[in-house]
Amino acid sequence: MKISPAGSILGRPYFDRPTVQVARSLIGKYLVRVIEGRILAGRIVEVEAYVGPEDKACHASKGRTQRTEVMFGQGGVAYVYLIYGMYHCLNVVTEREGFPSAVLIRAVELEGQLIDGPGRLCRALQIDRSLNRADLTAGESLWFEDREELLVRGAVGAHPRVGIDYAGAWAKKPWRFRLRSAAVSSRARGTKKQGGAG
DNA sequence: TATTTGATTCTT
DNA sequence: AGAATCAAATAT
Repeated sequence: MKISPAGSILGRPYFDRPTVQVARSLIGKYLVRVIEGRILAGRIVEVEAYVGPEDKACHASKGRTQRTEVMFGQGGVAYVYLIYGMYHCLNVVTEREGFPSAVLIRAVELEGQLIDGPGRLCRALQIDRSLNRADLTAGESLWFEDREELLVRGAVGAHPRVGIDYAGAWAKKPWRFRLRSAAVSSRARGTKKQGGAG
């Protein structure tokens, strides 16, 4: 069955930009997953940027290995890995080929519920390593959509990243972006049925 | 081959 | 504060 997106699918050029910029702009976009012909769309509310070989928190800072290989590739590709033996984390690769970087998707609003945490997110959307290296710009079973929701000014907060204390000075970089709750206009939320873009 | 670690989450 | 649980990285 043919599935048509409710917004425009983010393409390769979107991800072929500075990682922090991509991360910040992904807030308010939608992560769309197809499971057995049905669609689940989660509104992205928290992400983290992992930026290149110098960033000690970035897996790829240790060099090109079998696991990190995908981060060195072109943007718009999924990097999914198993963490702590139990949970999967979903990232989308950014920037040009040869520059290892990605954005970790940490939280979404899914059917009115906050799915908070990369592990829970992947569990809710049935994302595992079978999606590693998948092209997220092709509109197949997982992609990002722009539904032209407007965020109010100052809606996106920047904070230090989580769980990377080992990264020294890099742990302090404000590369986690999170939507401040209630910082979205009622129009953007669609609660007034005014039709998105305004 | 053996040991350690980790972009987490849940329980105690 | 600790367990669950394992692939990948590092040490040997």
